[in-house]
Amino acid sequence: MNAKGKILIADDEPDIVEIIRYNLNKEGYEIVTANNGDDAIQKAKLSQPDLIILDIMMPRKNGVEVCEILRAQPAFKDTVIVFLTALSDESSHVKGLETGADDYISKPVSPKILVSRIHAIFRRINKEPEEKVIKIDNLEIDPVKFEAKVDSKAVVLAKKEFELLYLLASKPGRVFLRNEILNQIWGNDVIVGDRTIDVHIRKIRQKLGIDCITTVKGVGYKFTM
Amino acid sequence: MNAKGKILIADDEPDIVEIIRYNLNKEGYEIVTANNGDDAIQKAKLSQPDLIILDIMMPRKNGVEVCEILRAQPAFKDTVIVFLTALSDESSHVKGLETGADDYISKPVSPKILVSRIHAIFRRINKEPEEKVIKIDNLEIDPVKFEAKVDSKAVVLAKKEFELLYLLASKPGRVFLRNEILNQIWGNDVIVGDRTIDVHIRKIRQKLGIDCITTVKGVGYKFTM
DNA sequence: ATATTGAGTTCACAATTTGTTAATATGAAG
DNA sequence: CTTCATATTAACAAATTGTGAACTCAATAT
Repeated sequence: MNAKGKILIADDEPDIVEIIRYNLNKEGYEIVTANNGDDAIQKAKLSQPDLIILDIMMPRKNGVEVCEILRAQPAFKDTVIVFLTALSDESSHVKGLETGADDYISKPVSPKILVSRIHAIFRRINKEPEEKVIKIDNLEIDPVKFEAKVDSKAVVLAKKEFELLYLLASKPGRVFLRNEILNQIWGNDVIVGDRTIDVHIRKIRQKLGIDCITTVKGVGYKFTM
Repeated sequence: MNAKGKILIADDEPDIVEIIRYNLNKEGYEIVTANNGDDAIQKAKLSQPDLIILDIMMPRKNGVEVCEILRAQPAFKDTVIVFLTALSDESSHVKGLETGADDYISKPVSPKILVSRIHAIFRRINKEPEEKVIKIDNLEIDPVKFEAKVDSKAVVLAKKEFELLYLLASKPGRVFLRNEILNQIWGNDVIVGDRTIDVHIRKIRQKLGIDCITTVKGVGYKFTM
C-alpha cells in the first residue's frame, strides 16, 4: 500500500511505541521510531516525517526540548508535532502547546482515539497543499508572498488579518460561522473572545478600502464582490 | 435552528450540567440530562441520544458502570460515549477507555474546548446531512451561502426568515404544522407566541415578492409554486 | 539589556439589526 | 353577521455586531 504519510514515534517505553506503531501501520502510514530525545532528533532529520509523535518524558532530551530544537529549524517549521502526555503531566502539557506542538494525546493511549486523531491531522495537512493565489476582480491575494493587492496596489496585512481574508476569499459567497473561523484560524483549543473576530474583520475592511466582506448577522461572515 | 444532534449529559453536580447544557444548547444541540447512573441509563434508552457525556463519579452507578451496561446493548453499540473526568481521577480514566469510551473531557470544563470537541465528534460521526441548494422554478435557496435568489436576484433574509423558508421549501407541498415549525426552528423548549410565525412568514413573502407560501387555515403553512 | 513597535486581544459602549409582542384589521366559513 | 384564524402594522425588546481606546506581549531595533 502506498504510504499515506510518514510518522515518527518517539517514546522510551517499547510497549507504547509498539501499540502506536502497530495501529498506525495498519492504517497505512509509514512509521519510524526513536526511543530517546537525541535519537528522535536524528531520525527526524534523516526521514523528514510529516508528523512527529513525541513522548514528553524521555531520556536524553525530553519531548519539549526536542520540539523546541526541531521547531527552531526551518525544515521542521511546518511539521506537525503531537505530544504524548501522561495525565499527571499537566504542566508539561501546557508547556508543550506553548512550545509549538499542534496537538497532544493523553496516555494511556486508546488506539481508536489515536487513529482518529492522526487521521484528522493528516486530513488537515493534506487539505491545503494548494496554497494558490486568489484573484477576484481587482483584488489579489497571494499566500506565498503573504501579500494582498487592490488594483495592483499592495496592501499590508497582519498575519491574522491575512489568514482571515484568505479563508473567506477561498470560498467566495460561502458563509463561515464564527466557530468555523475560530477553529480554522485560531485552532480548536484556543480561547479568544467573540469581539476579536470583529476587530480583525474591521481592520481588513479598513485596509482594503473595498467592501468585500459581508456580515450575516447571527451566522457569520462571507466574502462577496 | 434544526437540532444538530441529541446529547445526554449525566452528572450529579447541577452546576456542571447547567454549564454544559447551556453551551451545547446554544450551539443547536438537543439536550437531555440525568443526575445519577440509573437515571442516565433510563434517559439514554428513552431518548436514544447520539452522544452521551458521562461523569465518572456519580451516585447510583458510576460512569464506568453505566458505560459498560449501555455498551452491552446493541442499541448503544455505536453511540459515542465521552467521559467527564476530574484530573485526580486517573485510575477511573484508564478504566474508562478500556470500557469503550470514545473520548474524555477533563474537569474543570472550559466551554470553548467542550464545544469544539463535541463539534469535532459530531463531524466525525455525522453523515453530513447534506446542506444543499434548493432550486424551484425561479427561486433558489443556498444554505451554504445563506442566500436566497429570485430570478437570479439576491434577496437578503434574516436568520430566522431564512431558516423558515428553507424548512418549508425543503419539502414543497407538505404542510408544516405551527408546532412543527416551532420545534424545528425555535427548538422544543423555546416559547414564543403564535403571531411570531405569521410575522416571519409575512416578511418572507414581502421580501421574496413572489407568492410561494400558502396558508392552510387551522393547520399551518406549506411551500407551493 | 532596554526601548520601541505593532500585532493581537479585550473591553465598554454605541449602532444596528433582528425577533417578538400587542393591538387591530381582514377575510373566509358557517 | 358573528366567529375564528390569520394578516398587518408599529412599537418594543433582545441579540448581535461595530467602534475606539487601552492593554499585553513578543519580536525587533537601539
